[in-house]
Amino acid sequence: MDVVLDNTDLQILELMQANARISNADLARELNMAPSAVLERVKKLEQKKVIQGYTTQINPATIQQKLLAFIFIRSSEGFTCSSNTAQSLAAIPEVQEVHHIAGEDCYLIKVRTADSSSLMQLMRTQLQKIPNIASTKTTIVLETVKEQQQLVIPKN
Amino acid sequence: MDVVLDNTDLQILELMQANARISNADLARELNMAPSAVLERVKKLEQKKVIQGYTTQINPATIQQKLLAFIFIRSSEGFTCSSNTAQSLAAIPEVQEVHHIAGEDCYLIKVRTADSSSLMQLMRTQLQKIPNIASTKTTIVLETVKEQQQLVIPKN
DNA sequence: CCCTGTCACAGAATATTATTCAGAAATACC
DNA sequence: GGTATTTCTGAATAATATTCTGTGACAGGG
Repeated sequence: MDVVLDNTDLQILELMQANARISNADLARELNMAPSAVLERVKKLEQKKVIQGYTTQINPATIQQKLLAFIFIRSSEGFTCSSNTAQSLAAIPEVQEVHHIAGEDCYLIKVRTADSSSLMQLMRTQLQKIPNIASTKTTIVLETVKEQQQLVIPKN
Repeated sequence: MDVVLDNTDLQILELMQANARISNADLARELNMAPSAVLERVKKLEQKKVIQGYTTQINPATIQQKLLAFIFIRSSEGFTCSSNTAQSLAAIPEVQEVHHIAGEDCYLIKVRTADSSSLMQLMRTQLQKIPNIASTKTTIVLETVKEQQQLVIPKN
């Protein structure tokens, strides 16, 4: 069940990670291959779930999402973290990431809202409703220096 | 200098965020517009930097990146955080995100490596080399429940 | 050694798309 | 009202995606 990727696959991933909208023809030119062969590989990478999707990176500020925060979540006294909790957190649109973490806290979540007041509102109206959780440390981001979903593609 | 987006722009962003490789023709069909008009809008969204890029989401595990960690960085005693520090952090490929945060710590970084030993190695060989910093709390992610660069598109 | 299945690829043919452009609406702005 | 600017449509063309057929490489039996 282990996926094996050769050098060509990795090159494809590298190029498509940098620009998901690269044409199949350009991809083929870069790799010195026929477009049909490249397309076949891309389709397989999608089937094998190596490629999980293609997204457009939007400047958050331009759509009125100027606040970014990380919040540590723990279960309230006497309760343990259930996967239900994780699902409830994940269901909130403003919650972009939910990570189950090691240590005393249960989850670290990444939240994006318009401003601090809407974050407060979200915490009151959405987070507090989830059973048996207590948010702990909330970290407000002042400025994001780097943010990319770009993985390091290993060289073969 | 403020970017204004109408309903059509927001629809385009929503569709392209969900699938960056949607064809311009499909986009036009969804919006009941001519392909040329849609293309014009997309080009403008790129120019205005509302759209920052298109990326392919790769399953990290399939390219041997099984460990995810968040590390809080602070400046060592008697030093303040400089933007040089941020740049040094951002220059490390395994460091996916660098956020300047409020509070006593300076930065929160997100790091992805193959395993815990390569994280340790990275901390020793890369992080320690950066002048005047001290890493504080390191949070290891056991399991990622949700992770999407999907912003909440406001409805008009 | 040959047979056979599998795989990745090239090349060609066709369907579909991207891109460009001219001109018509729509809009905003004196 | 007049004028500029923006946004759109529709058509033409260039480029691309997609499909299909066939070939060569390779592996494992028998």
